[in-house]
Amino acid sequence: MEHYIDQWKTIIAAHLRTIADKKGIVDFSLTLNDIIAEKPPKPELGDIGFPMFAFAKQFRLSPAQIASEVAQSEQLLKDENEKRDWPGNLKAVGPYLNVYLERTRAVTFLLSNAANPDWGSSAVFSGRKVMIEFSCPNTNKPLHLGHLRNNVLGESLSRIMKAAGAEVKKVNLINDRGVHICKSMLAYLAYGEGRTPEDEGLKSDHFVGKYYVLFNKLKEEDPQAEQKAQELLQKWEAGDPEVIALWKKMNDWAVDGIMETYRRQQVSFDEYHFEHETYKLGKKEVLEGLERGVFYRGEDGAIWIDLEDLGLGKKVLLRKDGTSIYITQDIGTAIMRHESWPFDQLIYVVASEQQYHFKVLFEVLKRLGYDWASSLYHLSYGLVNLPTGRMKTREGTVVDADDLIDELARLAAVEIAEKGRADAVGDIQSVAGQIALGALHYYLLQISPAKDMLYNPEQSLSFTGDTGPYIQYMGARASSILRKHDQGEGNAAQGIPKANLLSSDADWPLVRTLMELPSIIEESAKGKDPSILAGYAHAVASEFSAWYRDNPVLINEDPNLSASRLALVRAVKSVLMRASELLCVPFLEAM
RNA sequence: GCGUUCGUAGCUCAGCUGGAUAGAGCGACGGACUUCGAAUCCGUAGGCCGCAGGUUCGAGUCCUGCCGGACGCACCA
Repeated sequence: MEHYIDQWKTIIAAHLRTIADKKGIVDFSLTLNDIIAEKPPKPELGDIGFPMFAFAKQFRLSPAQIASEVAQSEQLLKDENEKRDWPGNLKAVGPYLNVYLERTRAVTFLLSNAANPDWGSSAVFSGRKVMIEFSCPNTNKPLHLGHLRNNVLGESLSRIMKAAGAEVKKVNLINDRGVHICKSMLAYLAYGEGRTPEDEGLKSDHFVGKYYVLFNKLKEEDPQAEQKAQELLQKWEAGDPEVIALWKKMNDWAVDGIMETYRRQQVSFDEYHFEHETYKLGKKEVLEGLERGVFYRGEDGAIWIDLEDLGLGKKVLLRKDGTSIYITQDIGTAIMRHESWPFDQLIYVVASEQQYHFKVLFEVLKRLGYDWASSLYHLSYGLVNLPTGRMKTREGTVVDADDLIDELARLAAVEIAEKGRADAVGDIQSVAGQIALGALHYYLLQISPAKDMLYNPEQSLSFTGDTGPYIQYMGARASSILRKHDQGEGNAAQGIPKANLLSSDADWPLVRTLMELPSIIEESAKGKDPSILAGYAHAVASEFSAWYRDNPVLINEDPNLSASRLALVRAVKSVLMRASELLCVPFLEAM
């Protein structure tokens, strides 16, 4: 079914064309995009508002005149309403044309569709293959708060794109080689004495991270440490069996631990790429580009690209000794990915500090002649800071991902106990864990990706306001009402839902908000911005909360009223479940 | 210095391609539990939208300059 806003845009457009004809304007062209639809500031003003300013000049009429003329001719076509999916009345209010939707039709539509668990999905991206790269951890230390933002952004965006019809492939490039991991190895050789994570009772990635930190100590004791790390890297690249064995052991520890964190965070990947397998890719491409004159060899022997014309300066693509650097690898990886799975779009979820890198990368691929280079997209997100300042490894102000989730879960468990909900929720540990994830994920997604954000531990732990737990709570309340009905409470079972019983001014704001789910999902997908959906989820929860306070659901004099309201609660639950799922906020039947 | 980006209520943030009286949440203050779970709800206070120009019928939104913050400007990743 056509979206209600689009349908009314079409109607308005037809009327505007009629006016243009009457005025004898020959070169009048109009697309639906030229018509702006907005939500009137007050509900009394209608459900959709169309400002007419834009057409005033061409028609040589005041916006108000245009509005009233359209409204009048719409009156003459009243019988058309019967044929429309979204009937309604058009009214001129000053320079605005406002639509009042026929409420019973809208309610009927909502009730018959919202129960479908797939409702809200759209087809805007259907048939499109979208690859999304995110997380991409280093294997020398555990994940921290910044990774959590990256992970949840990538996971949520993947789910949203899928809901918008795309075929999605989630990929993760594990940075498992390089001098950083050699430092952990070196420190382990110096202080590890062959111990294992089990010996020290540490999660395996934390164990590796501990030695990475210990490298700082090693540097103080051994001024040659940095150089030794480089030597170790060279041995690794030469395939020294002992070095490889150690690398593999430590790498497995790190990766195993990181995977464990993914499971806890409930994010997953369809494909893993490992840097030790990909780091040599791209060299051939760069050399071919050199032959074709896309790149040039500098006096220093390295291969360069000149991007001065774009204001991006000059950039090395391959070292003079022929070895790859970061960007060489990314060139090769992108090509390899497109060959194995010809995507229509590849989205890199990577922090904003790498904007320059991706500009260069995309330009290089374009100049190499890959037409799909224009479909590469860097979803740049801002850094996560703390109220106390920036996270710094050296200052020990990094918030560890596992520790944070533990702490949130612990506090949620305390809260459950204090509220006396222990018996009602059953498995406290499990529910507390879900609340922790809801709190964390919602907090991270609520803010537009591009912005740097402040992670306020105190506020993220707050269970009131614009938070994940609030949304979970409203979902649990809706579930609770439905559960009570299933257990035989109330008289809804004796009635049948009637759309006209849900069309009052008290119901309408909630109904209208619920109807917006499909367009919100579409908007989030197009903008690659889960925060739009997060704001919507909060609006639904908040409107539901106000509505059920004033409107008893289970028992009413008229059983039909109970049945109708119960159906609306079902729609609320369905919409909250869908939004929660897309936001990686676990839905809870009880909390 | 150059580039990118941000600057909206005490705090954290919304405000879509310019459009109707700039909105939430937190915090503050005042109310609401014999009634589907008060982790809730209702109300009040709080803003020269960084500053100054410009474009427009109309600017928080676009352009220019300035001020302030963040990030980048490696043969690191």
